Amino acid sequence: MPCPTHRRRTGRPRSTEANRAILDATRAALVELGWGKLTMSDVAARAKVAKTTLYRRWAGKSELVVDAVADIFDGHLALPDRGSLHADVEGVVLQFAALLERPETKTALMAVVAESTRDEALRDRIRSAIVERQKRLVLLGRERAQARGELPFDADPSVAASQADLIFDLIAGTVVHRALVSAEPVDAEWAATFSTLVVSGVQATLGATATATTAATNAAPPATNSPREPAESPSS
Amino acid sequence: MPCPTHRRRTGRPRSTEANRAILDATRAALVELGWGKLTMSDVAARAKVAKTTLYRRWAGKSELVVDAVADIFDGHLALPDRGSLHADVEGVVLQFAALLERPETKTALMAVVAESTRDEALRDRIRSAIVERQKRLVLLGRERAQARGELPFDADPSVAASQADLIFDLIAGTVVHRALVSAEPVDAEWAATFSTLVVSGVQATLGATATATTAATNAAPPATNSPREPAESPSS
DNA sequence: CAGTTACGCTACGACTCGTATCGAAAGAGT
DNA sequence: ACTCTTTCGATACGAGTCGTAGCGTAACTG
Repeated sequence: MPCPTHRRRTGRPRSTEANRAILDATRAALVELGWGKLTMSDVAARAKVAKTTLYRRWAGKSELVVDAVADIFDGHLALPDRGSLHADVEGVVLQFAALLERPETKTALMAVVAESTRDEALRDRIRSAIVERQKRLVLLGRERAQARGELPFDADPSVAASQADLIFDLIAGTVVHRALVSAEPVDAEWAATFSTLVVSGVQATLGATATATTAATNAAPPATNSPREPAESPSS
Repeated sequence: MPCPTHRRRTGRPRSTEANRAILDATRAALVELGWGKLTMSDVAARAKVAKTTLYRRWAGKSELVVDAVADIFDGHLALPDRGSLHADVEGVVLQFAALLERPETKTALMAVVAESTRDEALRDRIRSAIVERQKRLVLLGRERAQARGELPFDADPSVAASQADLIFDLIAGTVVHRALVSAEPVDAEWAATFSTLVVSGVQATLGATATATTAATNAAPPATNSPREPAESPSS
């Protein structure tokens, strides 16, 4: 064993340039052809690589597309501090909606999820490459809201995790359904109404989960509000 | 023109028996093969009809599958009066989750939606065969909640329609995302928490639609909650 | 230098697609 | 009865895709 690390250190390294060309070609092909008519041969031709190279790096169309869209998510989702939980939610909703307007993501996202219902490895890849990565937005938004006093601090970390999961499913699921199933626009007005719903709903569930109804949080206009009163519940 | 109606009345009629056999075969094939490996030839063989017969009635795999799953939705979604808005939401959430546990719907629903992003005719078919049909549950639940006093009566019918759309996207989208993307169980506990969120959120948005961004709703423990108080607020 | 791995290219069998063709079958209208 | 119209089953077809195998070459390591 010449090397203690498990990374391969010998032989010709994989061309990172080809990697980028393939993912770019995949996104371009998604725009032009959509998921259904996208083929591995087509991507290989666009990226100017051999078809065998594709299969050496990705098991199939699904895995390739997951990686291709994951890049877009990383680059186009952020959570700047807009001063209030309501504004933060509104911002990320509009960002996510803009992402779903893109032809690449629109046609690819649902398709890979559909495939993942019968392919556990693919499901894990989606989770690690997209879902878990973007869940950071929820965690960050929660922390900020707690610092502002809009949400109580976490009594139980496991409860906090499940709440974050709920919020993520709530926002991502509703926006996706509105944009792709109902096929109606996610405009500023809808985002505002929905954000109000989210904030009120989340505050309500926070009080209900800790057996005691310690909610009673005040509405926070986007300005200086005094954080304080983290609502330490006596718990069990 | 021998007949005033536009229905064709001459010639051999299409076998309704074959129609049923085809849809049954489609559902069976979805269970065994999933969306990806399902082929028209396979369905034809299972239904014991010629492949040409399939293409005479459906344009392709997507249209066929939409009709096949639409039947399941009609037969397994109902809204019995459980006495409160919270309980009604909880019930439909669990019903919908059970539907998404079925292999047929799980693998087909996302796939056809993905295809519909590039096929407007298919999107309309999904809307009329599934979405619009199940939206009745939301409208019915709203009416009952209004009769109980849990929700205010509609001032503007157009606002009522958009609220119903929001609630539909909210519930269907979140449950789908939880079940298929996050791949976590929609159990009774999750349904209860989510229903609390929905009820509180909806009540909050009802007061807020009139330009004012007021919230200040009280936490509602999941049981007998006193209706009334649609949150009439003194604006800004 | 030798060793190892990635690459481009080609070819391959298996499969699916959607359509065309044809004769036979099943109802409607007279 | 008869004809007209439409559907049905069966088969065959060219086109396209799939994923893999083979082989010689290129690139990097020690």
